[in-house]
Amino acid sequence: MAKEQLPSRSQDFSDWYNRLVLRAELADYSPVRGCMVVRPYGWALWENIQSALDQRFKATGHVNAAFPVFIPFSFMEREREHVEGFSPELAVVTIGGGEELEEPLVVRPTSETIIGHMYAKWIKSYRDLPVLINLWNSVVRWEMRTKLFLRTTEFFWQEGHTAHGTEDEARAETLQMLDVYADFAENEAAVPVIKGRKSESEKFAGAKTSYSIEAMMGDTRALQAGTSHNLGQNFARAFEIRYLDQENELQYCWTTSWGLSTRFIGAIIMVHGDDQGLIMPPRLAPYQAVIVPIFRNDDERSQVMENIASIQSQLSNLRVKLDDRDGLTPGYKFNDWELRGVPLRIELGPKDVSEGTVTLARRDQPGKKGKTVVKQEGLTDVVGDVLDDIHASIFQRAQAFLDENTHQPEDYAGFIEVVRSGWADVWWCGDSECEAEIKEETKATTRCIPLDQPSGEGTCIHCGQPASERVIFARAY
RNA sequence: CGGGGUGUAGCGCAGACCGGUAGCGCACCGCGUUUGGGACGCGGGGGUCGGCGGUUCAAGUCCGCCCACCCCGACCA
Repeated sequence: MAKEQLPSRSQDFSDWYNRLVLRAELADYSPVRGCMVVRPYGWALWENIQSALDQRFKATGHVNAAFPVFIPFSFMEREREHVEGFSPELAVVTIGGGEELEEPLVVRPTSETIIGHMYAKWIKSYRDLPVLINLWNSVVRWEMRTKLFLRTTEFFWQEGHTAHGTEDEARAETLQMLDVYADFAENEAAVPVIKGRKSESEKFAGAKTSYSIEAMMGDTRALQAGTSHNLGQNFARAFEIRYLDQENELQYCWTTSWGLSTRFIGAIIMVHGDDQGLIMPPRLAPYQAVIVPIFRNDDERSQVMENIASIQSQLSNLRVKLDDRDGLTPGYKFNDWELRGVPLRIELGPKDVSEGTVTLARRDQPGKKGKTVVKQEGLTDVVGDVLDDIHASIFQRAQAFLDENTHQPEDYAGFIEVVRSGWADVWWCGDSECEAEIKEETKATTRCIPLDQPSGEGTCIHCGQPASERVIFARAY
């Protein structure tokens, strides 16, 4: 059986990514341009992401609901910036049941408008507030250039939509959900992120202020991994979302929205993956451990399989896969599961049966380096500890990579050099034209203005004007 | 939409310049031997050569048009 090598990450990162997604059976291309099929292994990962996020949403008082895919075209036009931002990428339905529609229907690119319409209907009094609804759905944006998980015509996500009685409460909600995303990214996906505010030109179409968590991929490019928007009263005014306060005065609501998509799967792949394939973060991995049986004959087979049954019952609190496929050598299975990124492999052969051991192999330490032989007794605790350790170790590795590749250049010449292969953390004036010039000259854009700011002031890295904030510039996906 | 590339078995490719029985590796099916880091032998099955049209006795191959996908740019979670 020949080795089918992936292209190496350093040699061709993009090719490595595309082939890995296909080979690991996370997703496949669909017959429609720019659309993807999420295969069971990819969807299992998404389900674990959903569950980790959903628990956090519920814990912060949100409830789930479902809104329709179709939105009256005119709704999109109610908020000026929103329509300007989204009109180039709308899919529009003009025929239904063979008849030309009186009003075209937009396939939702996001649900702020229809949410606005419904909230206006539901909210009458301060007693109705806050409204804290989340949607798990898919949306369609007609992208010019697509890439599996990172940017597809249709993608799956959640969108939270909340309405509040005060500006402070809406701001607090926006920041709270940003924290939820950061907590999820770091503690579930082992992906270190920078929390920050978006620049004027990078903010969501229709938002007052947008925030994001930004992650560094293995090629040092940045990926916006989740966003939270303070919509101010923009949508409340456009859709007349109003309530009577305690003084019987009519007030506009303050609304927010926040989303995290299947794009995050792309982040997991590009942050943790190596030349052998995926490395799934243990808390989200579809399979946290895979058991590979080893035997030479039927006799050994039955002994090994019997032993495995007791191992499985010891590990019943974990997501464990038994690879009992016939006709494949253990070596083949080792490589196969490494490609698919299963964090921990448990090998069990005749030697282990007679000695009451199993052989553990950590995915974050490829090859024989990551192997240890441990007693079957007490395996539950050992496996739990190893999985925690893998989480910590891949997080630290990613954090170190982020730190090593984030630089503080002193002048623009240094800046140009830095953003070729990393992030620049610099003083910036905040001016959109200055930002556009930097993008034109270096392909780097503002990723975010970190919430965590040093004290003091400086001068803009590009135009030299006074600057009060430091900003992350990077080439982005 | 501009620039580049690719379409031949499920996947990866050769064949094309020079027209003449459609091939190779992997995967798949059967039998046997194997199995602690991508096993081996033998025997099989599988193709409107992206589509349409043209040239020719004859087209995967030459000519024209079209389509799809990928990569690089402009737009974006």
